[in-house]
Amino acid sequence: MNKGEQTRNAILDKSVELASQVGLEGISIGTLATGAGMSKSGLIAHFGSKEQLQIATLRRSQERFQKAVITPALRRPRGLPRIEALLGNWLDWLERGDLPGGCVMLGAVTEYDDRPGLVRDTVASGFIELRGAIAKSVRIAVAERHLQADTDPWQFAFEFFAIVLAAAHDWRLHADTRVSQRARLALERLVSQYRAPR
Amino acid sequence: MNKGEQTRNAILDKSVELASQVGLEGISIGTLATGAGMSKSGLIAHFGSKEQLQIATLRRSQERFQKAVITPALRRPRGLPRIEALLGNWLDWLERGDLPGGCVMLGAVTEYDDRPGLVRDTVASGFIELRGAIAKSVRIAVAERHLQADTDPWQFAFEFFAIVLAAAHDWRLHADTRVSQRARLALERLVSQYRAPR
DNA sequence: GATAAATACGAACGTTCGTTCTATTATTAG
DNA sequence: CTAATAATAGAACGAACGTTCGTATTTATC
Repeated sequence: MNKGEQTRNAILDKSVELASQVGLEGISIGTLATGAGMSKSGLIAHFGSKEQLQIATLRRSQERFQKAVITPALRRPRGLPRIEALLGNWLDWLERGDLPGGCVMLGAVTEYDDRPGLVRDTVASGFIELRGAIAKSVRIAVAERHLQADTDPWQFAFEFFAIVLAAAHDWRLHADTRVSQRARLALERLVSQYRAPR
Repeated sequence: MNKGEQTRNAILDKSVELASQVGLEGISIGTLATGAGMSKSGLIAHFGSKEQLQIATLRRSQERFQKAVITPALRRPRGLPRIEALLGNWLDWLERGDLPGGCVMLGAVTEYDDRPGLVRDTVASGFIELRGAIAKSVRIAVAERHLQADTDPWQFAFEFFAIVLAAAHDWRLHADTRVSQRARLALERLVSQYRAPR
């Protein structure tokens, strides 16, 4: 690996951490440079502009999420076990708190939902992809005859995502330890409604 | 009403609108002053500091929400009708889009969940109060024998809030017109699980 | 080890930020 | 109408912002 690539990676790790705390827009090149132990100009040279740095930060945090939540779930058996693992990984990732300020992408939604541009597009397409992945795992559960044939994958994915959003909200704001339990119970209820009869 | 009170109100209206778009932290006194047609110093004199302005803005947006969503729902019959009205008003408020940049309080959560201080405290207590109001309406629905006696009000409130969060997310990010329908369906099924037998 | 290329630095740019000060104007109360 | 008070303006502050530029230093290639 190039020296440049190495420092670029180190910068992005710091950047994801910082963005988690102060938001994508709240990132300041000066603060980030100090944290990375280098000069402002030396840092920004790796990205060209702040917007490009923001997008790179966004992608990096997406990769982290993928690796921590999605990929391990895909190694579980098709159908309900996979869906339950998805929630479990997600909750673990939430409560583990790798990022001190919460999910970068969720923060970016409220920051950029009304600001057209590259950043918003990256955020939106990321969440569309995510929702698609959930819906797909639902379709698989239907194919495996774990869920009823008339289950609407998008409705299920909507409600699944709702559970995660609420869990994240409560965890971040109230540090409520019952959040995980509540979320699991909610999924159980959601599944029970669509579960295929034996 | 005093002259001072008048302008203070006018400022806060502009401030809520601005905070909706750029976040509570993103508010700049200069921009707000220009929008209100006055000077920076003249504006900030009404609040003392930016933090106080932020808190006042937060309170004002809470009042708006209360008036648009909670209060009208409380005029509906006790029990399920009231709960359904709560969601209906909430969705209407969402899709009506009085605020150009989405809910100020939801934005403040991701901004301040990891920054201790007056602003965070105001946000957190606001959401605790809100959750309590939902749980109370669930307890009433139980008392009215619309829901089963063993219904957990907090679990129900968690799931209810989850639906609204997901609806807000999808509406802001994807402007998906099926959001409202999805949310209503989700509540319908949430209710069906706890509904008391006749 | 020499040389070309990549990488980093430091200084400076023009803006904008929140806040403070004093002076001036507008409002209210007697 | 007058006197006291409240409200606003304007200028200035030090700090931080993202970006640019020329130069120095480190890394990679032969």
